[in-house]
Amino acid sequence: MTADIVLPLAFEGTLTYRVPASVEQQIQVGMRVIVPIGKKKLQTGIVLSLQETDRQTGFEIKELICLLDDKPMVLPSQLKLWQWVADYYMCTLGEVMKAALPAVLKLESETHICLNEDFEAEQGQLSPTQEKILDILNDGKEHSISEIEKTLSLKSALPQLNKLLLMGALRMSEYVADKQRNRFVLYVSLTEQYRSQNALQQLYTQLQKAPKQQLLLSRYLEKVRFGGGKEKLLVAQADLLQATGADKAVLNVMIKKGVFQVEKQVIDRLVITDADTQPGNPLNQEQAVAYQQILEHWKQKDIVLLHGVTSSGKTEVYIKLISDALQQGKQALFLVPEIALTTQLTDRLRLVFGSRLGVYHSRFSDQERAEVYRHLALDDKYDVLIGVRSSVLLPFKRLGLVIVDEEHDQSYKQQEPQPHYHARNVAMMLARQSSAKVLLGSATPSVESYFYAASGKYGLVSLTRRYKDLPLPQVRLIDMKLQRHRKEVVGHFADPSIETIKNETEKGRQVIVFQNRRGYAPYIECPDCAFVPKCVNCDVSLTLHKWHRVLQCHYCGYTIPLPSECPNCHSKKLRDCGVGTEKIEDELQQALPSLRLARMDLDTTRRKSAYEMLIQRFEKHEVDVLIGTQMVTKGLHFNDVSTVVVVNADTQLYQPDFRSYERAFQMLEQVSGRAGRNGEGKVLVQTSNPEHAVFKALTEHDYMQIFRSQIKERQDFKYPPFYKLISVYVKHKELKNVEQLSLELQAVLKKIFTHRCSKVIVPAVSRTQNMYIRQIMLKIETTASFEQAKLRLKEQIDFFLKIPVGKGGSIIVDVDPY
DNA sequence: AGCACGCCGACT
DNA sequence: GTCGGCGTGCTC
Repeated sequence: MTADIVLPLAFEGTLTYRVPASVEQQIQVGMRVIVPIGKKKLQTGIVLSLQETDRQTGFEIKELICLLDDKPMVLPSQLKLWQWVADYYMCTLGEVMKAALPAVLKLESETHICLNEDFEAEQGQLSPTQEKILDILNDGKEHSISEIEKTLSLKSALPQLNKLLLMGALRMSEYVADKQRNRFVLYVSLTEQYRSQNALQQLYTQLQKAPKQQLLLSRYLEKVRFGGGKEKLLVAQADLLQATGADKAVLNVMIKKGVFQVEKQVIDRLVITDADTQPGNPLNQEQAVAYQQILEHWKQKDIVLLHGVTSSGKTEVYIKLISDALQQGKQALFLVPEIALTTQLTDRLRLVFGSRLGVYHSRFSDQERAEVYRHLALDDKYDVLIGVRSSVLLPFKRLGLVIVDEEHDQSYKQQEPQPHYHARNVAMMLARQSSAKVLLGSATPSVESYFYAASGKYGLVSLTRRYKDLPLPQVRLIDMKLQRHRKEVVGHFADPSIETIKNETEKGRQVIVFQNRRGYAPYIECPDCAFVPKCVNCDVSLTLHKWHRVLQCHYCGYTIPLPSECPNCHSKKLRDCGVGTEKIEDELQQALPSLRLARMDLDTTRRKSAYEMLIQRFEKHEVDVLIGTQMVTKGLHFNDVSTVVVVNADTQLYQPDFRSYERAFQMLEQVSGRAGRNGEGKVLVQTSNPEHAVFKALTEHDYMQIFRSQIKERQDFKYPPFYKLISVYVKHKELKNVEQLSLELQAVLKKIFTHRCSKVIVPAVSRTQNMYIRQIMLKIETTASFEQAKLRLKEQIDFFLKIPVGKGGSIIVDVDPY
């Protein structure tokens, strides 16, 4: 018997392994196996198919090592979806597998080395490096290769190690360590001999002279409610120590005396109690109508778009629909954007669904994600899953409903590593394969989705009124050109903005200040010679982070200390240009020193706890003004925020992207929605172009204005939803090569695709991580075969990567770029 | 993705 | 002359 195995590597197709007779009975499609790959490595793979009679491959087939599961971890339906993703987004199954499985479930072997005791080196046989390696190994313990490379700061220790191995100086072993670590809790209990009233009484008297031990004993007795049945009388050690305020030494003494014993118990990391669950809130009239309309549409169509203004209570409608699905014994998947998965939203769902709710998010540890994955694969725990992009690739056995909240959000499209998939689109395919229904929700739908809804391909349902009939926040445009001309500005704030912040906070209201750029300033410049420090790896200026006194590249992370003088002309007058959240914080604090400010951006929320703390502090009014990037625009609901200030609304408008106006509107409308959830809200938008159409639509909260103008442009300039786009990126270390390779590829693609192929484009950031980049864009009309187009493109790419110009370069395809 | 193999410059 | 850098191609 042989098995075709998917490996989490970037190569096409599968590898075939022989199935040992001993596991022929147990092995199933979708199980994880350990296989040998290359000369020594062991890897985790997924069984894609099994052949009763050995497949003829023309290779020498290796035998797989072992099974990792007794039930499939990847469902057949999931494999089908993965394959679809690989085909549609032009990547390999292995890349999809990499994206779908938490790292803990993808075990890999590590090479360990240890000294061979019998080895005696001859005089002068060893090089200095080899001597040093043996020195490290002299402790008789096993070491990993990376350990040795680190201690000796070697780039690669492998050649030396191989030589030593050949001499017989060391032994190498390859093994897979189970990365799944169970979480334990230590429990304390009385030993057998003290489990009678009598013995305890005696013990208590004996401890008269040891008050700390006595206290510990009585607290323990309180906790177990001694005297009941024959339960094991367990008390969590942490609880007990906390209750007594004693340190561990006291307990240790009592363990030594044989009074207490301690045992370990494996616990689930994700324990939730169902004590406080309560049904969802009853729907108000408008919500109820929307709910009925959705059900009506679902009779005809699988996909419905719910267009509901911010705070119209979309969540309540979602909860009702999810409850319905559960009642039919189905599961529901609730997709949310990357940074919107706040505790606020999960808490709301938790209240209704309790332990039936699973959460899948990149802020969770890999261990936790692996646990969620396992529970889903075995279908022994969750009926609802709330998660980000990658949760569309999880194992669902009885999916009945997929909700894509804030469906327009960019974070649904994976940018950096392949697969460049769009979770909204994958969700639709997932739903189709499971015969599930889809609900897209947004206050500012993507132009594509709204177009499909308006044209009848999707159902369309609207919620036009805010919850509790609150008015939509009032948007006031502040003309910064005028303000600056009249010198009525403080730094980057217009006087009216400062005034409003002052007044509102004095009334006990809170304010959000939005500036979509982190750091202190986007760049620094020398006024004498116009020198701007740039990243050495990327074609971008370095962002100033004043607090840490560094300049940092936001593309590759390259960081240098803040120079005190111009590296070019040694002028001391370096100045910062532009503005980020840090500077805004500085300026506002200077203008209004008594305000309590907090900043929320990537730099202040690296850790999950920091993020949650910030939100809590703001909720508890320990902070008056929250300054933030995009992060503050999504999914957060604060009742006492009366005002939102947008520091510079123009930056969004002039991105070189056909979606820039749409995005600007979406972002501004979303951030406006943060204001006035408990009364009248105000939004102050500082702009130098107050007459711009995006701001007119924003002032009127009129999505349709943007939609109408954008859909026309999409049609006129051949963009989605009328044309499908494929971006082809050519990367190379050498400028010359990238230019030649992109030109030659473009020439061939032009011949095949004619007017559908663009010229070679030099991207705005034309070099990142030391690679020069060029771009070619294909626009395929929706009437043509997209599959055919991709096939032809694939042929050419494969060809170009093999011929000399393509050597050392890479060609990356992004289907439906976003 | 690793890792081996092979080619080429730097230094004992 | 060897050591170690990096570019290229393969993994059943």
